Amino acid sequence: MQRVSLKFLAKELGIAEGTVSRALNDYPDISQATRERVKEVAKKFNYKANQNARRLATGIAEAVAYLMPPNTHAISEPFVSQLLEGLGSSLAKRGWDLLVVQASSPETEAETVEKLSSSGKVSGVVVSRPYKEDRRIELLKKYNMPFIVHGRSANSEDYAWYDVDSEKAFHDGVGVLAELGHQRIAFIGAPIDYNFGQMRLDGYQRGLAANNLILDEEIIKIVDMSDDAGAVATAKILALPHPPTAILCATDTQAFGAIAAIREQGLIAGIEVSVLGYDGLDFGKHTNPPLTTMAQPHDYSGEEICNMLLAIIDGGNPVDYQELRSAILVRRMSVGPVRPH
Amino acid sequence: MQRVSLKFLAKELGIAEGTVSRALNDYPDISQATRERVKEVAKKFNYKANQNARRLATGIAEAVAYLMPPNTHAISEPFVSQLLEGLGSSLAKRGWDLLVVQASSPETEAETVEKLSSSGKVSGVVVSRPYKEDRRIELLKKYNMPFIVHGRSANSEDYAWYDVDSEKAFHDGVGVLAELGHQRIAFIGAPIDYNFGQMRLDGYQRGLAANNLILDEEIIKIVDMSDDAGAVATAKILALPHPPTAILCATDTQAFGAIAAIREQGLIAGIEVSVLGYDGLDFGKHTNPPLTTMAQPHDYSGEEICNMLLAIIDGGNPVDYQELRSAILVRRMSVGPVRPH
DNA sequence: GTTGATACCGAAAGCGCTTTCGTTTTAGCC
DNA sequence: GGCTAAAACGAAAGCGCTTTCGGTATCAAC
Repeated sequence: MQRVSLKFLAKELGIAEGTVSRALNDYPDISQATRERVKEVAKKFNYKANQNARRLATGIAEAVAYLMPPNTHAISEPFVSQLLEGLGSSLAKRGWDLLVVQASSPETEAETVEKLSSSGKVSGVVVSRPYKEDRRIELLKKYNMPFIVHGRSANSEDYAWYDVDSEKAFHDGVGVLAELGHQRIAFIGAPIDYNFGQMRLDGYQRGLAANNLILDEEIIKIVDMSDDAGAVATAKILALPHPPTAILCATDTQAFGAIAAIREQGLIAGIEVSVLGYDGLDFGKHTNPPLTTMAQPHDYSGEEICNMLLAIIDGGNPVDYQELRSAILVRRMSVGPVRPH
Repeated sequence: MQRVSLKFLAKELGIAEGTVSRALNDYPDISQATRERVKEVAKKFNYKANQNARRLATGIAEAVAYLMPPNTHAISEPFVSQLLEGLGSSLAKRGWDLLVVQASSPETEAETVEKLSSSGKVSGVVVSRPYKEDRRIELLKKYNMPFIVHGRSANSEDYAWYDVDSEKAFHDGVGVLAELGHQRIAFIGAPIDYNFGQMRLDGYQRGLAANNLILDEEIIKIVDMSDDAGAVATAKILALPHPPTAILCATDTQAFGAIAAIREQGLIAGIEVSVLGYDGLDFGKHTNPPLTTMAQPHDYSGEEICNMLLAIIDGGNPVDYQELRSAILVRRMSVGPVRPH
């Protein structure tokens, strides 16, 4: 593949390799004349530096890795796509590469991170959807590899992260529901080994307390983040002798399932029982009824996260790069006032 | 970052660098004894070979690039996520890397491909969603870089590709509708500079002919692949003096919009006017009514595509790797028999 | 015409690995 | 024990680039 090398150009130009390199890289000690001559010939022969050689020589990777969320089929989640797009375009501006890395299994996760850190392949990594105690984060710290977390683990003081305050969102979400008269609000949550799962649950519970509502374990279901899981949980909840009038879901996808399950009971979401989701998926517009949700502002999160990471790679102090955004309520049709009996 | 090197290990073991390298890479001319000794020490010091040096020395990149579809926000399309996941996991098995590359703009697209081909960063690339005439494909051929296309361009005889026969799907789709009595079937298509856009249109037209239906340009709308575009097109079509009884959409996302537009007219998709989508998005379950669609069998397409590419990189003849799959009809509620007047 | 800067460039050392080539050991056999 | 062949390893070159260091050439100033 690799045809024209520095050596080739040097021979072609009748000057030394090093000179060509410096000319191409805009070193100050090269005359304007030769600089132009070199660049011209380089373009003529379509010269592209061999990245591997360059990286080896400079010792900098000019690439960052995106560590896919644990568990399979995670990448098919909408937020991953958006994030990747942002990362990619930000990186491209700098001419850096984006590596997408999958820890094939939880066991090989540590191995994966270690290899990433020690093999010189990347100069930074972004990890998504951390656990409460996240091994990957510990390793990254240990290896002194610049990184930023999309989300937060339980202890997040000493590293960089970008997160949406879902605890607050769920706290407020309960408030929104309570204001509409709902007293008995169920919660369909995500696994709490994910820190966001825990935080959303916490937010829900604090929200209940703040509104003087009673907490009933029976209407709290911690399940997978799939529509089917949401539907199953909802069906169970509705079958209770004293069902809730509203359901708060940790993810929109679960909420899709909830809405479906409600309809299957012959009820209508937003009328008999309200459903409030979280994520802000566009597709929520098309459910029946359209899903009211708390939207993450992740239009440019990819770019932001990337820029934060680059700043850290450039020597910034990680703790200076912690950003907490707020979710915003998107009112559609699945939430309504409680029906008077 | 990089601490323990081959040299370090060699010194530690009291043997030559080359020997360590060969022991680690399971060369046959190393005794069982030293091989084990070396590996043990390597593990002890947590040695990971510097990939850049390795790649430079071997000349093989051990990485493939995924060229994002042109146009922004493309990555947020569902199929990209699935594909990436498959690619990633297949690659991981071989210990290779996955690069995600964005051609920032159409202008820089060529540049991007050239750089990819000449910089030694990757040993193969997969390109998605080709245009009818696709510059990227031409360049890849020119540079002799192994590649596989997810989809096909207009001329696809001489390279590797994996595609779903959407022409046939749309041909058959018309048949499905016709069998239900629909005589006037609209088409909401995707831009025809994408080859798939053209093929779906062709399939639709051939389908009309095969069922002795008349082709009316008025009910053919070529628009963006968004729900909004689908909705707008549908509204226009329904406002026609002689509206169709069924609408065939090039993508599910457009179909989502179509369903919404129909509902806004006070009509019900599947009753007054049928909507048939294409893609097989899971979300289609949750629309109102649930979307009938022709599903692409892309559960394992990522893995398959990856394996095909790897085979080509290993010396296989590209033309031996052309795979055409069939879409399968997923019957939900948005398609029904034509209503008798 | 010498001196001293200054600007430009060549030479060469390395980055950390792989791989060829050749040398030393060991084993095998009469 | 001496020979040959095979086994095991060391030495060194080289992958293509960057970058330091030192050496000319150029120029101004006296």
